[in-house]
Amino acid sequence: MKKKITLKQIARELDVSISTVSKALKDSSEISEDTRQKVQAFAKLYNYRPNNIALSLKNQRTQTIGVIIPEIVHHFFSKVIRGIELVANRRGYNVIIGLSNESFDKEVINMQMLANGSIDGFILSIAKETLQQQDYHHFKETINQGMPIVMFDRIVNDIHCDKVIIDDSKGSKHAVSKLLSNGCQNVAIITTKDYVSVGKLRTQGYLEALEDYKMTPDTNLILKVDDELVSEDHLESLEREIKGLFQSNQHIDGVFAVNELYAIIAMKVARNFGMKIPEDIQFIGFTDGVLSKHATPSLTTVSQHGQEMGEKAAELLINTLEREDEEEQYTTVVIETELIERNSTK
Amino acid sequence: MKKKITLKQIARELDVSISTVSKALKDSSEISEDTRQKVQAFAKLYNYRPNNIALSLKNQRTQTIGVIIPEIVHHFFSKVIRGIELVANRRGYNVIIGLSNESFDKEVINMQMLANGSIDGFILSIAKETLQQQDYHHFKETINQGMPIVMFDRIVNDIHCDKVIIDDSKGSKHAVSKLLSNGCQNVAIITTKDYVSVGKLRTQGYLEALEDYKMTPDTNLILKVDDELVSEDHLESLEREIKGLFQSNQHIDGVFAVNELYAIIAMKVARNFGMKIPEDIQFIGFTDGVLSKHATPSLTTVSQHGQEMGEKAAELLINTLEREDEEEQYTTVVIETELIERNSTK
DNA sequence: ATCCCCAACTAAAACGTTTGCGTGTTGACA
DNA sequence: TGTCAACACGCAAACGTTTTAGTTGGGGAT
Repeated sequence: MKKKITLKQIARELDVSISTVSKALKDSSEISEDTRQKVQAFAKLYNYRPNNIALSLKNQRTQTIGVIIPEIVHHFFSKVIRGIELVANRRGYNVIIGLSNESFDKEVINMQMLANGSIDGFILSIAKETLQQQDYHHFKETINQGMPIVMFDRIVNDIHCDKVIIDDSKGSKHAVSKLLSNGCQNVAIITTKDYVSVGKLRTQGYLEALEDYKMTPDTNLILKVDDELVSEDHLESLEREIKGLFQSNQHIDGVFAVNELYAIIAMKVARNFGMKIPEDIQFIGFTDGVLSKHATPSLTTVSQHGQEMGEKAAELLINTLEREDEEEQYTTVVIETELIERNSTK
Repeated sequence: MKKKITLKQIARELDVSISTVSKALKDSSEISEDTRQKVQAFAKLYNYRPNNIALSLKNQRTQTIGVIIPEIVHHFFSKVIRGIELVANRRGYNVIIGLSNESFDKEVINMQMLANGSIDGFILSIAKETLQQQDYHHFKETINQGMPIVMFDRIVNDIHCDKVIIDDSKGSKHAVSKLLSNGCQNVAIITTKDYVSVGKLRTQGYLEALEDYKMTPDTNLILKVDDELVSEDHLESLEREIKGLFQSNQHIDGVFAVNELYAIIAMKVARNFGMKIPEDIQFIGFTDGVLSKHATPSLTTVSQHGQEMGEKAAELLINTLEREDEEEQYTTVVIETELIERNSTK
């Protein structure tokens, strides 16, 4: 077992100084051709690679991006990570991940863990608990210390930083309009409580679409699911709530759900009520995941282009990190959504 | 914007030496009560946190684990990561991820990027291309340099390191036995080419189960799908292959698939042929993902307990990292599989 | 008054790099 | 032979921390 070799060891072995070795490896003109060759040959032989940590300390930058997401077992977030990783690697950065698990405390702890020199900047999506408590001091402090942040998807407006989002209301307006133009007369929405910004915005898009079609919203058709229910253990109660929606509104002929799972469960409930999809009732979900694609019938959905969001977020962050001038110019990038039509709509 | 404060700055500000500050913060008895209080108060005020990079350099350990996986948009792998992250965080480690994207080159590059001091050890699952080329020099070199590796799921036997696997053959034997005991007479298997170790082992379990039931395997019932087909773009050809299987073997009444997707697609094909599930034909998949749970009918499946694998892998690695004595004792942990019965079987 | 001890602190090295500057040797030229 | 530039290399500082080995100064014991 041979440990990694260092400049010092090469220097001692070849009987030159450390600086000579360093310069020789960088093809500095200060060093004679002879020495250069000798050093480079030796370094190659022993497979020398500069120690990253030492470089980080010296350069005061780690070439590493910290990513904090609420959950990783999730199609959307893993797609975003893939996008981040893709761009980061291409530009010579590593990606270090932290999971907040939707918890405020874990989000704070994770950020502290990483903010002490381990990374150059953050890409993150805010935990639900944080959104609920509306306590954003950790973001502000981090930014104040000169560490840039890029937020994606779940953002909050009064933090000054780069953001990558989709136009949630536009996307859902589009989806609901589709249902309406397909002839639906009573479109229900299954959404989250309002403090989840995306849930709120998507509900808004739903209302706008109705307005466009001169229809008055019926509050009975708006189901705001308690987010606790999204976690895997609460599937039954989610199903129960949706069942309730259908029972008290027998005339529903279209459903727009703010995520994949809600849509899938709703389809299942409808089927159990003996309704035919898409003949009797049509469905559209949000987020293009595996479920939508492989469900029966396959689910028409609004794709968020998660990977593209990740790529864009990484680009924004790295650009900020590598910008010479210090001017703080924050941009918000809006990624276009796309309606992917499948078999749950006519 | 106030940059992070350092020991040096505190020392200058309070007019003491750097060492005094360092010791005061660590409650060293060498420092007088007075000075200690003063320093600690000041440090708290300015929110001092030791610079991680400097610590890493000094301690020669980064408290960071490198994880290399073939793909992150994948239920199993993200579950494993969740498990790794859970244990790592609990024990004070960070997790840095690299995606090989099933490519040999990316695997090598990613490992090199991280092996230069950025991390203390690896947890990885081997890329398909690497398995195909059977070139494992990068693993051997890494281990040789004193950096421990823990492999999970996709492993290779002649590398000496800790491993976390499931008993693939036992798990699939169990599944196939279930089909047989449920009365299936002609059970097909949809698997991968043999160089993917798990595909091979699962096929083996299939054969063992048949043997137990004194049935002779029919090579026509063994479909070895080309792995290229797993990627999303090749779904049609995957479907075509499976369709072929059904057409040339009309009597199939049970299907065991080595992953979720194969099983779901196969169910779809069967349905299109007008077969009733589970009355006419029964299905069991491998890997308990979202698809299995929410498919119609829901899919009986062999759960791999991905999160548990991740947890175990992290524990093994950290134990190795923190072990004082240098004895190299490699263990292979086998995680028990579990047959989760749902509606695709009787 | 001398010695020694101890409390309280500082200096310096080490981790592995990079880099500006200093220095010694060589050869050319006057 | 003396001067000077060019060449080739080494020194040392810096990044932020911890830790070992000092170094003070004052007080108590002899």
